[in-house]
Amino acid sequence: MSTAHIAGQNGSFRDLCAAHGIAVTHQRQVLFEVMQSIPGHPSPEEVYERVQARIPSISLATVYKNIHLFIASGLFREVSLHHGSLRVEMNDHPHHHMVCTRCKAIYDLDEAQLGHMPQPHRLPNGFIAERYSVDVLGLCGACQDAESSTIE
Amino acid sequence: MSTAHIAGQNGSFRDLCAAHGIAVTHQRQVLFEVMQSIPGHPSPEEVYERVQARIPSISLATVYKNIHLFIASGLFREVSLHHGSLRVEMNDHPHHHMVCTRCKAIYDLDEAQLGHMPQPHRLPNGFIAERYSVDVLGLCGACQDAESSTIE
DNA sequence: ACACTTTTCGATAGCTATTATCCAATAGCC
DNA sequence: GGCTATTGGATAATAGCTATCGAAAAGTGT
Repeated sequence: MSTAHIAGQNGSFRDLCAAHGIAVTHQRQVLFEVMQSIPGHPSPEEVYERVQARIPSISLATVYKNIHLFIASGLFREVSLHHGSLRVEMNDHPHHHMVCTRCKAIYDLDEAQLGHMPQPHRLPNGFIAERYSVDVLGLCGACQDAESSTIE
Repeated sequence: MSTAHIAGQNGSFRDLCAAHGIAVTHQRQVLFEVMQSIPGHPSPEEVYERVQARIPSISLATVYKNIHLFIASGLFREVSLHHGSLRVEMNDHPHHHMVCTRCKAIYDLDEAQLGHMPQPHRLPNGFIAERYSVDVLGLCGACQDAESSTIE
């Protein structure tokens, strides 16, 4: 029996992989389905546990590798960039940040340079806002040069 | 000789500590001055190296402890919250986040619920924006209850 | 379906950032 | 200056993540 005619859910994941140029594997399919099924923003560890229910032999490294692959191929995105270590704000005046997605450098961006932020006082679930933090994600000057010198 | 009359720079740090209810120590004063003197958002490791130039015997643990103390007491802020691990965005439609500063939970916030974001196309240093990410930092419902049951 | 090449997987050792622990040293307060 | 609580230093331990490498499975041409 060939696997080609097993369509449905399966088909869409195959298509998604084809569109993003990555190979279809059983662990990727399960990982993808599990991640989509969890509400909110689970940690890799949490995802790992749930995937294990369906593929007991899966390795944590595989989970990490494929989450990163999904991000790199554009299937998913990172919620907020990791700077690798704790970063502290010592600048008192209100400002936001430009974060380079390539080198992870953080540049301050004056509130005035961004424009006025909406600051609703009523938020869902009675969440109380203390502070609004805007990250402009993109490429810094240096990394633009580095990217353009690469074959694209 | 008492230390009370050594005013100037010193005096302001003593006042700051008094205002935030923390004890003044030599290492804290140096740490504070060093952190203020470094442009950008240095890593704890980088701060540690610079502080060592003035207090060779200082420990990395002390640097961490006091950076956290400075944050907890409101002297400094975190640039962006650490969620402890990689978090992934599987939700396709444009939205932002509400992040609880206490329990670090992340809730999705629809773009429409926030209001219209300014999206300048010209940014300092030729930075190219790919995406705007707004984090509303504050307290979630559950943590508000927990806070109010604590003696404040 | 079959052989071949490439990519991925699983296991594990290792690494980086951070924290806990515990005793000596120091700050704050009479 | 002496007393008590807090802090600092050294170090071991932990969490989260990644590199490595041989085995296995996917993709590809026939």
